[in-house]
Amino acid sequence: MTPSERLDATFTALADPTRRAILARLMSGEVSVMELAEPFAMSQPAISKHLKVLERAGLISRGRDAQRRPCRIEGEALAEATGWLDEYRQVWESNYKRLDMLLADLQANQGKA
Amino acid sequence: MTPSERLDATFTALADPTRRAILARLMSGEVSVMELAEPFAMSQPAISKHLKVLERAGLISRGRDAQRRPCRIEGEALAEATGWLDEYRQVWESNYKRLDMLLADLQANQGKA
DNA sequence: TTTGTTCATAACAAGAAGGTTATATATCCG
DNA sequence: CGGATATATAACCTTCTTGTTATGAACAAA
Repeated sequence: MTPSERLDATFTALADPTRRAILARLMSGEVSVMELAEPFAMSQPAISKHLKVLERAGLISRGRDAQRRPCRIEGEALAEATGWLDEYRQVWESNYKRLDMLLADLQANQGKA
Repeated sequence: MTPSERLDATFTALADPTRRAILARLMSGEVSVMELAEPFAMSQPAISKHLKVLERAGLISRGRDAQRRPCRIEGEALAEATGWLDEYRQVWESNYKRLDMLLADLQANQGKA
């Protein structure tokens, strides 16, 4: 997977409220599929599909415990997406500050030349 | 729009490489639709649709210059998404560190009790 | 071995996404 | 006014997404 494809997969995975809720749930530790499905008004296969999307993005990984396939959060993909966003936010903010200074400057020198 | 819907819209917008490329292009300042469309092997209406998705997510806004509708990046939505991700990353990292310490501890006391 | 549990997979339907071409709208310019 | 340019919108097609139900596979427990 190229870096661009990884970002596609990660942002796609994060773009769904059910999947974000699943991640939220996993913040407190490993959870089985049945336990994950329980709070949602949705069938177990639907949850399995969401898990597949999250797994494909590298946002979760799965273990094995008898019949159970416990899910846990994986930080790598999260860090990658954060990194991408941060880069943009930084440039944007510095542009913003530069514009701000420019405006302040214009205002300070108002009518002076 | 609820906060969840805003995140949906933002992450959905970021999940497409064309739209990310558009954002990249806008980092250097305002650009018209035609100029944005030029590097892509894609029709102008297709670009207009992408812009609509970005605008709906609050990631860009549009001005008016004669017939042109120049686009510019808007930092707010970017900051919101970054905030969400950061929160998760922090918790995950602290969990990770805790686990790390636990493992180190186990190893240090190996066989001692 | 039989039964129950957990999870995955297959097959399907409805709707959304992302592209196309054709056309409408708005603005500039001669 | 009439033509060129920039953009938006409409109608359409194809593919992906997201849900469903039914069923299969792996393992536990009796």
